[in-house]
Amino acid sequence: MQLGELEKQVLQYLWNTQEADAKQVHAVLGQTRGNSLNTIQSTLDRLFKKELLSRTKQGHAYYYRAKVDRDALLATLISNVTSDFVTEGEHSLIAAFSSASSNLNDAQLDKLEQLIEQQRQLRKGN
Amino acid sequence: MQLGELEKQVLQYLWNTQEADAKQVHAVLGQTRGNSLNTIQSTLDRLFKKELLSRTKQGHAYYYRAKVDRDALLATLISNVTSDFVTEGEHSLIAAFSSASSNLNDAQLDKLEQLIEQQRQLRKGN
DNA sequence: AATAAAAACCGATTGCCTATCGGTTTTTAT
DNA sequence: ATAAAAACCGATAGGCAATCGGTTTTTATT
Repeated sequence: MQLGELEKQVLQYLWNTQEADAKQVHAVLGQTRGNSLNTIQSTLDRLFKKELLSRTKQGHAYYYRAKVDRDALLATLISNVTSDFVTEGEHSLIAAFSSASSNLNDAQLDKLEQLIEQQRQLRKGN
Repeated sequence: MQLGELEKQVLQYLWNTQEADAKQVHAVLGQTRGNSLNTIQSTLDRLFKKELLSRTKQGHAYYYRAKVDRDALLATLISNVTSDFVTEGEHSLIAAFSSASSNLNDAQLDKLEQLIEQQRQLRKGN
């Protein structure tokens, strides 16, 4: 699943805003970018069809919400882009990390270790 | 950077084979897929232009090699696909981890921690 | 109920990129 | 010098995001 520039911006916006209709999104993104309301509408619709947004009709217009949070989307994107290269049982993140780790600074290494620990704690409960 | 199906197959092949010219690649992939040698050639060329392959002329034909290994490519792909969603100071790999960590098993968590430690050791030296 | 305003929906166009090859030029070897 | 091999060029098709104009549907107002 490929995401275009405008689609990404709309997602970002909806992660901050909870809920919005095309008009609102257009007011914020469309103005600065100079696209028409229609462009925003079809982008929202595309994201809806991609199951990244949900929508409900309130009054006259559709109100859109992010259906996946950022981290879930990241996980999906990563999986999409790596799955063809990763063999059964192997996790792409480990592979990627081993090659990219040297680009992380000390603080980031700390952070990562902290996240691992956090994950372990979560599991103890179950 | 978007990778097509054939491009991925060519990369996989070259990770196993070290080096090959268009004819060889065609012999393996082109036959089963039924494309012409020209298709393979332009795919190799596209990968070359994307800096994913290197090539040298040996005898008459170009010989191609993978310029990045699989893990490095995974890291790049992950970075490409996530960077727009990752904020300043945050590394996309960290973000990716926090989104995907629950899909890692215990052994993978161990492995990752081990890689972190290894990285730290490397730095002590400098 | 009639009509105006708003929003959704449809369809077309553009632009970008991969895949695919035919045909031409260049290179190499005999 | 010539034939064979490979590279190179250019064109076409197909997929997808972005972009909007125009039409239909829905909602609200008089």
